[in-house]
This record gives sequence, structure tokens and C-alpha cells, in this order.
Amino acid sequence: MLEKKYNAKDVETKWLKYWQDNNIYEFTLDEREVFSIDTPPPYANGKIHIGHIFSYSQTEMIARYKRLKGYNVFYPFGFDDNGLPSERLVEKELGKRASEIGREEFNRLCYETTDKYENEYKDLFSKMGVSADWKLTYKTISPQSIKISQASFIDLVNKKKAYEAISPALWCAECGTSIAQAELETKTVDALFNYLKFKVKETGDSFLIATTRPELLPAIVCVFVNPQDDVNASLIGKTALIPIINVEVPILSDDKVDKDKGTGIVMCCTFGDQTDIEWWKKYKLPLNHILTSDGRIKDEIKDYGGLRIKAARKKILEDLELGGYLDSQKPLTHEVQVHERCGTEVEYSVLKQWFIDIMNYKEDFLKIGSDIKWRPEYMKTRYDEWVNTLAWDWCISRQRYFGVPFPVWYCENCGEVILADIKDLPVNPLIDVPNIKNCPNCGADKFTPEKDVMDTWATSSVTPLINMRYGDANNLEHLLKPMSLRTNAHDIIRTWDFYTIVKSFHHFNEKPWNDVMISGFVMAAKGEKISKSKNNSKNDPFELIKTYSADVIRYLAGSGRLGTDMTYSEETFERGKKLINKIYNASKFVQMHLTDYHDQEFTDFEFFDKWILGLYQEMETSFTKYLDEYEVGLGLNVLEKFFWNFCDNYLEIVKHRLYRPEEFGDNARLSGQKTIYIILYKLLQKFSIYFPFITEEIFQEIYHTKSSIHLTLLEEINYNFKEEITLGSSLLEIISIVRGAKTDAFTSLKTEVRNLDLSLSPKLKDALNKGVADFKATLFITNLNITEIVEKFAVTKIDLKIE
RNA sequence: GGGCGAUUAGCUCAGUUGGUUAGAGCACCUGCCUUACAAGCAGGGGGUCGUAGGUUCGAGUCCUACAUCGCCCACCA
Repeated sequence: MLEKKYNAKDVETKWLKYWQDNNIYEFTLDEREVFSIDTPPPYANGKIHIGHIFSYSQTEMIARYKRLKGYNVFYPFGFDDNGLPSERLVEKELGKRASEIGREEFNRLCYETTDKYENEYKDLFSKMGVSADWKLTYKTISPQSIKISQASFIDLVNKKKAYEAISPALWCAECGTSIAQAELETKTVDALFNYLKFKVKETGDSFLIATTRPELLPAIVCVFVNPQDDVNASLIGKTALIPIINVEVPILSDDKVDKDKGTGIVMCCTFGDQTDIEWWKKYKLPLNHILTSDGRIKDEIKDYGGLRIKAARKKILEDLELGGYLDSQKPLTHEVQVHERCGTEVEYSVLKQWFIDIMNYKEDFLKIGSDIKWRPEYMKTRYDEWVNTLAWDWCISRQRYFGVPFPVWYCENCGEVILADIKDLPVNPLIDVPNIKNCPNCGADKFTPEKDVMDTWATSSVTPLINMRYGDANNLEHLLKPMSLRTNAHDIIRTWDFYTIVKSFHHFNEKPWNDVMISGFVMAAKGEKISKSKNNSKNDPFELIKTYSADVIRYLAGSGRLGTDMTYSEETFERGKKLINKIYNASKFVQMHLTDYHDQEFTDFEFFDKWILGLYQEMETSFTKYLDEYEVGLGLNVLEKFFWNFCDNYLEIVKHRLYRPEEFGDNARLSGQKTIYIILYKLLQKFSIYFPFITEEIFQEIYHTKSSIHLTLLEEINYNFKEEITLGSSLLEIISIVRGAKTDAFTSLKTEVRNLDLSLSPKLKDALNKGVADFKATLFITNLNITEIVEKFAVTKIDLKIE
């Protein structure tokens, strides 16, 4: 029998071990249809908080739902560990830079650190009841993942979808690496608009240019004016004399210049922003790059060489002022692009890097996006918008250490790219050598390795390939191409979702998954993200599990709407706690009345049994509809609502005949037993999606028809009790009125009703006659007098026996 | 500046093809130890559904405009 009080801690530990020992969630190939989930591999970089649990639990619930629906669920868990976030974590923990530690030792430390955090994450997710098959766990830095990432790269090179180029790229001087557009964030900063005086060589006139970046003056290559600009158009074609550095540059015209911004005249440097790059390409301007990789002015620049960007800005402003070139300054608040990992304002560098061609395939990406079912649907708009606004090919080179190495060497003589052989993967070009002796182009026999590593997204975008064991003899391509479902929060649509689509398109010309499910965030307070820097993650997840139990924490995840952020609240936990307690108590009650019951065919239901079965069926229909749309929260909503009605009304009605068959008859009791047997079983199954622990405990105690409730199958009931639902609900209204009268009289609900006079419609009268024994018992009625009316019903007299 | 979402009770949120008195939990008030549960039960107060128009026999739900908040993107000379 179930214990009097539910002990979540012991029960959760017990079943966790049971599931592990019995491989309950193991994925083995059989005749069932596969439902595969491309689970986001969390970045195990120490910032574990309740937000992680939220989104992963929602995914987890889908895995459970699909399992109960009879699918063979492929649900792996992975960890994303390579790349800049891990490196920065290690640098922070050590208080040293990677360059000071040395490549090999630094990588070793990265492995060690990510291992540590991954184990912690795995422990947490296990405790939360995540039903992944942990045997399928992968790491994006494992040899197998490196092999697949490299194979993916080689495939793209061979298909001419990846190329190397010396090209301007976004550059983070803090991290010392180029970065991708997707890694940018915007930040509002206060700056100064400096109005600088320039001279026109031909006429000797002067004009003003407003700039926030005067330190880029030495990088100036020309000046632009809008041809429609009545005031300044006369400058076009002339030559500008640059103050301080005394060089001459042409004054050109371009429509992109905004007449109304600043003075309407722009200096074009290589490079201050993206428009500069556009113009540089469009007008084939000279390259005059003055920044070093660590954010200084190059040594060869007179007067400013060696200075950091901000120091150079200060100095050049002083010099400009001294020389009388600084006309005025205006404060300006504007948005700048910063690197999301460190918050540093981005610069531009010009390096040889590897790119993946995305600019030529925007239409294809949009088309694939349309073939995918996005949930919620409006999240597709974000994807479309992102694709439409792409401005760069995807730069995947990172001048860092802890990442997937490019399987590439270059001929020292002619620069020819030498790719590794697929069969040799994974390779580390710094250690391994190419398997050809001579350069196929020039015959030279000396090669230099590529030192850069790949962008973290270049490797996490191959998670479907990792899952299907791309390139292996025993691969699962036939099952996982495409995968059924991708899940993640809305922040990485533009990165993880987009890049995965890019890879899938380039490799297979196919979508990577059928459906995408986008969850929201847990916010610390209204409109405030949980972040480690703000230290506003209220509670450590491990502590929360100890305080409330995993089932209760999962209730929070089960309460959200897809794609919608929710605010963290203790109240939600309290509510979950109550629900779980109620499930336990109701189950205790049911178990008590089923000790002599063996499940059997039964159709001769009592009126109120038909009523609750009808209501259950209605709930089941909408529950299924929600879950099929991945709306786990809305599903729980209707489930919970039904459950409280089942407890507070139905169980209160049926208990009398369950206790006293001698008064009500054996058939009436059997009808009640069958009803509570069916409904509790089916409720437990549905609740097991959200609360895997307590439902297992109860299932094993009362039903144990399988080795685990999580291996049972959801089967929908199919009765036709529509009329009973309507009539029963009216009778419940009458019950509520009579209960209210008792409450108003300050008396117990057990108080006898000596006389109850009701006026009922013929249909309702008929219904009440069918359930009259239950009705009278529930309200403790001695005499019931019914008259017929045309309207639905009226309670005409309640005569309470009050001592 | 463009796009998307939100705006319903004091608070947190449901309300899926437009349909009778708009729901739940928390909080508040009043009762009740009722053979599952006092971590409970019964009942109650509290809402011009952001504003203004429109479509309709009928609008929280559809349309238009506006406001406020949030997010994504762009602007960054």
C-alpha cells in the first residue's frame, strides 16, 4: 500500500536507480517508428541555473509523450564544449590568458574543466528525470565529433561551399579572434560626435565631417558625399586634405550617404564599419588597415603606433584640437556592436580565413525554413528575418586553441590547400602530416599546418550528423534524415537553428528536421533575464530539487507557453507541490477501494460515472491536441483542471457507494471501481510526462501492468457520454448551491438536508433519477421533492437539520 | 526606423475555428477536523478583457489605428 505521506526524496532516488538499472529509456532498433530529437547540447560553462531546467524539461516532456504514443524515441543528450566560451571560462578561473599558458597545456585544461562541468550537468539532468538515453551522449570536442566536423568541412570544400579568402572579418581584439555576425550583440554607449575640419585641395575651402572614430583618420581612403546633396555635391570629384596626417584622398559620391546625418559628408576608412567594407569592395578602394590583432594602432603609424584604440582616440583629438581642426563636439548616444562573449566593441581585420558560402543561398534557406514546422509558428518570422538580413558569408575560422582543427595544410611554396583524407580523420594538422609527399600543384614537399580552429557553431551545427554517425558504416542516416524535432530557446534561432539548416542544405540539400519547438526563458523578474553577472538566479537547481523535489521543479517547466518567457516564482513551486500531494492522496483513496478489484470489461455505468468519463474524454481530446503541437504547458493546464474536478466532485460523489455496497448495490460499486481504475490509470500516464517519479511510484503500487509506467501506451477512450456531461454539470451546479447553503449556515457539509425541493426540466429530472442515490448521499439528503418546470432548474427550498 | 509578441481579478497566468452570467492558482474574507488529503474542503468579494474606432444578430476572440512593455533586427560616418 502507498505510504500515508509521500516521501519525494526517497521515491525519486529509488526510481532513478530503477530506470538506470533497467535501461528504461534505452534506444534500440525495433519495428516501431522512430521519433528523434535533436537536443540542444548545453554549453557546460558553469552557469547552471533554473533556466537550463526549464527548456530542457519541456523537450524532455515531448520525449515522454512520444514514447507513450508508441514511438521508438531517439533522445540523445550532448554537450557543447569546444570553443570560445570554454576558453574564456578557463582563462577566468585561472586568471591567465591562453597565450600565456601555451596551446597544448591550455587545451588540456579546457578538457579538464569542461569534463568537470559536464558531469555536474549530467548529474543535474538525471536528477530532474530527463529520459535521455545517456549511452547516446556526445561531446562536440570528442574524437568522433571532431572527425564528423572535419568530414563536414571537407565535404563543403569539395562542394565549393567552403572557401578560403583574405577578406575583412569581424574581429574581437579582446578575444583575439575573428567572429561571426551571429556572435554580435548591440550595446548602447555614450560617445562624442567630433566635427573635424578638412580642406579641399583644389579650392582651399574647408568642410566638416562628424565622426565618432577620429583615431581611424590614418586609415582613411576617401570621402563620400551623396550626389543628391545640394549643399555638398560640389565637392564631388575634388580632393580632400586630411588634417594631422596630411594625406590627400578623393571625394567620391554614393547614394548610401545620409545627407542628414552629421554634416552629410563621410570619411571612409578601412575599416570602421560595414559600409566602409561595402564601399571598399564597390569602388575597389585601397586597403589601409591600421589596427593590430590585440586592438592597437600598428607600430608603423606615425605618432599613434602602439597605442590602444581609446588612447589613440584621446591623443588624436588633442592633436586635432591643438591644430585647430576640431570644430566642435556633440555628445551622442548610439548602439554599437559588441562581441557577445566579452562585450568588447568589434573591429575589423583582414586575414586569410575560411568561409562558408551563405550569401548565395538565402532563397534556399528560406525555402527550407518554410518546409519546417515552427512551433510557435511566429518564430519562423525571426528565422526569415535573420536570413534576409545576412550581410556576410559565415566566417568559421577562429584564431584560438580549443576547438576542432581545420584538416588543412598549405603548400609552403605555392600556398595550395592540402585537405586531409577522409579515412585519416580526425587529424590535428599541427601534429599529423598530409598523406601526400608532394604538392599536386607545384611538386614542393614542405607544408604548413592551419593553426586556426573552427567556430563553435561550425561544430555544434552538425549535431544531426553526430547523431546519425555521419560517415560511419553503421550510420543511422536512413532513420535520422531528417530528424523529427529540434528544440531550443528563441535566442539561438539565428545561430544554432540557422547554421544547422545551412549545413544540412549544403550536405544533403534537405531540411535537418521536420519540426522546431521554441521555448522561452525563465526570467528572474519581469523583463529581467537570469544571468550570472547579475547574480539573480535565485536558487541553485540542486538546492531546489532538495527543497521541492524534481517533480515539483518540473511543474514550472510544464507551466509555460511555448516561446513565451515566464517569470520565476516560488508560488509556482508551491502550486506544483500541492498538485503532487493531491495526486498522491487521490491515488491512496483509489488504491483503498481497488484492493478487491480486478480489471474487467464493464459497460453498465452509473450516471455520474458516465458524466466523469465523458468529461475525461473531452479533456483527453484537447490534451492530445496540445501535446501534438508541443504545447506541454497548455496540456498540463487542461489535465490539472480536470484532475481537481475529478477529486473535489467526482470522488466525493462516488465514495459513498464505494464504501457502502450494501446500501447502493454491488453493481454500483463495481461501476465506480471501474471508473476510478480507468481514470486514475489514464491520468497517471498523462501526468507521467510531467511528473515521472510520483507517477511511477503509484503505478507500481496500483497497476504494475508493465515494468514501468513510462513504457505503457496511451490509448484514447471512446464513449458517447455527451448528454451526461451537460446534465451532470447542471446537477453539479445544484450540489454547489446546496453546499453553499451549508457554508452560509456555518455548518459542516455533512449536515443533513431534511428536505430539498427542486424544480427541474424533464431531461434533468430524468438524469437526477438515474443518479439519485449518489446525489442524495453526496448532500446527505433525507427527502427530495422534485417538480417539473420548463427552464433548466431551480432550487426552491433547502431545509437543513441544524442541532 | 523595420519586424514579432504581449497587454484579461491586487499578483501569476488560462481562455485554439467569434456564441449564453469571462476562468484558475496565489493573496484576501467567511465557514467546515467531512472514514484520500487541514499541504485539505465548501463558499465569497474582486475584472468597463490596454485605448479608440470598425465588421457582425453577437467580439476577450476578427479588422484598423494608437499607447505601453518585452524581444529580434537595423541604424552606428
